[in-house]
Amino acid sequence: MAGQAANERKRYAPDERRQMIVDEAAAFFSEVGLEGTTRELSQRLGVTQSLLYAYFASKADLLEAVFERVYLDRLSPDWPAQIADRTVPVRARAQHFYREYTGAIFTYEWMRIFMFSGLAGTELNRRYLGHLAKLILEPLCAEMQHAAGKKDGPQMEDIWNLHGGIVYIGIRKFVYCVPTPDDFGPPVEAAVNRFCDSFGLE
Amino acid sequence: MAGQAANERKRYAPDERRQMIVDEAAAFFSEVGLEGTTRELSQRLGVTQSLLYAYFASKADLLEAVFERVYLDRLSPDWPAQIADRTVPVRARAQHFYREYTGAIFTYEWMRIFMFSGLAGTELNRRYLGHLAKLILEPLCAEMQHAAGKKDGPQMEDIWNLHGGIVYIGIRKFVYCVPTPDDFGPPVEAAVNRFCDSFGLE
DNA sequence: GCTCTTATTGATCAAATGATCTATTATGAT
DNA sequence: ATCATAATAGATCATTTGATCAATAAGAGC
Repeated sequence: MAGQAANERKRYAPDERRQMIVDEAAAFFSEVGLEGTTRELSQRLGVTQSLLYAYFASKADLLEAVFERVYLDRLSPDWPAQIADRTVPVRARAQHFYREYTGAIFTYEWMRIFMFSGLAGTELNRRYLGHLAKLILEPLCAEMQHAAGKKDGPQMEDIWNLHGGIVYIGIRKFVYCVPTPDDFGPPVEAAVNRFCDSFGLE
Repeated sequence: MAGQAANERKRYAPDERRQMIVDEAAAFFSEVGLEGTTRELSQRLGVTQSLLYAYFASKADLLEAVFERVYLDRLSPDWPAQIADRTVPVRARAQHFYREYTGAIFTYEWMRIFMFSGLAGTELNRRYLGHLAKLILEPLCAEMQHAAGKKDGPQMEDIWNLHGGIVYIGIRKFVYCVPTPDDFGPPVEAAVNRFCDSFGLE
């Protein structure tokens, strides 16, 4: 699938080749970790190792391209508006968001690269989580507080607990590689429902 | 603290030295990852790299010792009995367990080494999670179902959701290194309470 | 204080790895 | 067909890293 037959040399346009490299690199590094070697990656591409350096100045450069490809546009620009749409009950809004969000990030590549780079101390993770909080989770928290009215609504730490319980499904599957439900929909929906129930949200 | 002054050669009893190495190795590998070098570790110990091989046949051997030291006896033998003790309400039992459990595993070393070895595909993680499920989480699930009586009690996937939401606090702090509450007690307690509330558990 | 055991060092090897540079050759334009 | 461009390969360098082994000296026992 990845390899090239023997010594056949195929010549691609730079843009195309670059994308081939980044794609395979994302798959490769998500599998073996950020310390995977450029040599092994080049083998999987059916290409010499030196070719990688025709496209990227350094391995760090290549990794940056991988991060960009994996994270970029994972946060849909529609979500903030949907979270804020009070014509729909908060519970349904939360359900909708987490259905889409888990659909977007519950992939082998995303989950593992996010974890690898988190452990490596990359600033990208903190920045991503900051964005997520600012754009989505904090507004969601505010909406739930508004919907709770007189009753006590959730605080941000409660929202993080909801979030963590859901994300943990992906961690179990793609990081720990233990069995999980085939369909993530039901457990995610149940988690959101329990959360809303416990705060008396409609 | 770790280093030794210049060329001073101190001679320790094998057991003592071995423990020094494993201790520092746990701190070291939890920081930089399982691919940290034996040379850097030896520097932190104020010792030659070759000395490590007087105590461990290989780096893999040393890592195994680290895993053992980090995981071993983390699961208290008392927990199963406490989970099963029906003279106490399940909610209180769950509270008690998660207070102790988070107290045991919410450390820099445990959290990160568990994540590193999970990503590395070590069998240890799956075995640990298997033990945890069999000894504690499944019994807890059964107890909650019993307490729920006619009402629908939680299924294992619900328990995993509770568990994940709690563990995620530690992941945020020690893996992603983002701000978390100083005291883990309140958010953990709140999470357990919400869970019990949503299932109508006393 | 002396001796003997052995914990520890220092030098070294072989393989792996990121990076560089020049020689090839596939491909589009003429 | 032929040529020119540049995408790609192949060889190579300098470090790094796990591992080995003979030489050294710290410390216990007499």
